[in-house]
Amino acid sequence: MRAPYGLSILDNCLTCPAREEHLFCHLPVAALQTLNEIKSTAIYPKSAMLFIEGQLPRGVFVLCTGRAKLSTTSAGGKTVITRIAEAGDVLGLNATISNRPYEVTAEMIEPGQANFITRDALLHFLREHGEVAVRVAEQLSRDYYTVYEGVRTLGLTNSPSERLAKLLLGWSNTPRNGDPLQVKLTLTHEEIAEMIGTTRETVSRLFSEFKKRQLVQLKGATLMIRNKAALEKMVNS
Amino acid sequence: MRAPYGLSILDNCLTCPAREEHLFCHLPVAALQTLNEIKSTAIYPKSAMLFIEGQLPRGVFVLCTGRAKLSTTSAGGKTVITRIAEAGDVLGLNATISNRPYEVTAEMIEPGQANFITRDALLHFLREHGEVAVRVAEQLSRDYYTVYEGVRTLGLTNSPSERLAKLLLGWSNTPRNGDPLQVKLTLTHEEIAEMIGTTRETVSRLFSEFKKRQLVQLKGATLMIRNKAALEKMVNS
DNA sequence: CCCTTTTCGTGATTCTGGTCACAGGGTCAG
DNA sequence: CTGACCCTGTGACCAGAATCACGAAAAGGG
Repeated sequence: MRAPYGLSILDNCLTCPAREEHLFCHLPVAALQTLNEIKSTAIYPKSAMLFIEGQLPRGVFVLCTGRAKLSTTSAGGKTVITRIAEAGDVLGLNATISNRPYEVTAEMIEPGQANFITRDALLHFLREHGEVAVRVAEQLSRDYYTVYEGVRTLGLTNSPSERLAKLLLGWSNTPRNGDPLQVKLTLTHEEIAEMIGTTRETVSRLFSEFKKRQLVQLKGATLMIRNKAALEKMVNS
Repeated sequence: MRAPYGLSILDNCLTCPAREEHLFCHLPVAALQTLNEIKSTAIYPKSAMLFIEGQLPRGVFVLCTGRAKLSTTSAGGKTVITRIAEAGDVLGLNATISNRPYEVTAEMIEPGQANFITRDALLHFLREHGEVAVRVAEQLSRDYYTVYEGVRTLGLTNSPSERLAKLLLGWSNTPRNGDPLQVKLTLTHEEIAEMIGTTRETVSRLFSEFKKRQLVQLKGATLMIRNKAALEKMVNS
């Protein structure tokens, strides 16, 4: 039975950018049908929390539209953003599979829509459709890799400038915008700081410095990369 | 057919410390038998490399005895140790499942024995025994969590002292030694530095400082935690 | 057991980036 | 339009860690 409102998972997969790795795309029709029955769709405003670090895992969210930031906070109040999730991403899978509390907080940074699948329904679904378990393993593997990259960024670079350069280059490679040398800046300096493990002030200063050194150029909220080679050189120094 | 030398996976699981989460333990007999047929066992000396960052994934290693350090290195030569693997741990699973190059280097830090399973054999095995795929997902989830903890350590703490305290407390919680307040130091200061993202000299100085402040006491290679409360206070400050 | 190699301890020096402080600019609601 | 609020830019200051540089201590190998 098709959900009466919004995009179904099926629809979403048909319309979403061709990312074959998506957890629930390209499945047998029978599995997709079951999925449509066990999922529920909701729309979330900006700043909505899908789940919060430490909560018992209720289930997984599949982002249809909008973006969410995944972050974790220390007792001292310091925060790290581990990932910016986009349409198609599966959130909370690790906690749900291992039945441990959500290890991060997922907060919408722009309004969007997400499908929710409860833990029980997901586990039951996986038992019924063994082929999907492999998809889950692959998705976990990708999530692992993302966090692993975070360790490399935080552990192998000694200067914030290096990390900012790395972040910008990473953004310029994502095919979100036509021109690979243009990046739409949708995060605040504060959030960028939380991604690269530094302070807001330092991010501000770094942008100033990068502009002065002609590495980048800022037009409104669009960042243009003027000297990609120089940025790359900063990264693997 | 049982391998003629050393411990088989079956033996190993029967004799290894009761860790139910081990990937290949507590499986149906049929699956275990197949495993014994597809695995090969070898003994590695200290400093032997099981695999190296960037290599195409040949398969997974299951450590039977000994320990290995997993590390990754930047172009600039800086190194981070992401994990110290012990008996029972599965190494290279992520790379093997996702068919991406090994993301870390695995080097034995004490002599030991490991079972190797080629990628092809493993994938075939997983297709035959669907229930093991769930185990793989669980293992990947644990690996994810380990690296995630690394991000928290590197990203949420601002001082090396905090990170060292966290590391020592983590060691004191592993049940490798009888008394939870005694830790056998088996890593060099250099390696400890690579685990907490600082320099060798800083680690030396921190140990001196901790001793002077009566937080710990050193007897040969055994570290005794004198003031656990104070260390814990440093961590979640 | 001696000699080589690795690991450890510690001083002196430099300098980056965190912290505090404040002012200007944008945005949004009423 | 206007205030409240959040985001940005920049200056001044300084603690804390990286770096360099040694010599001492320990481990390992023949």
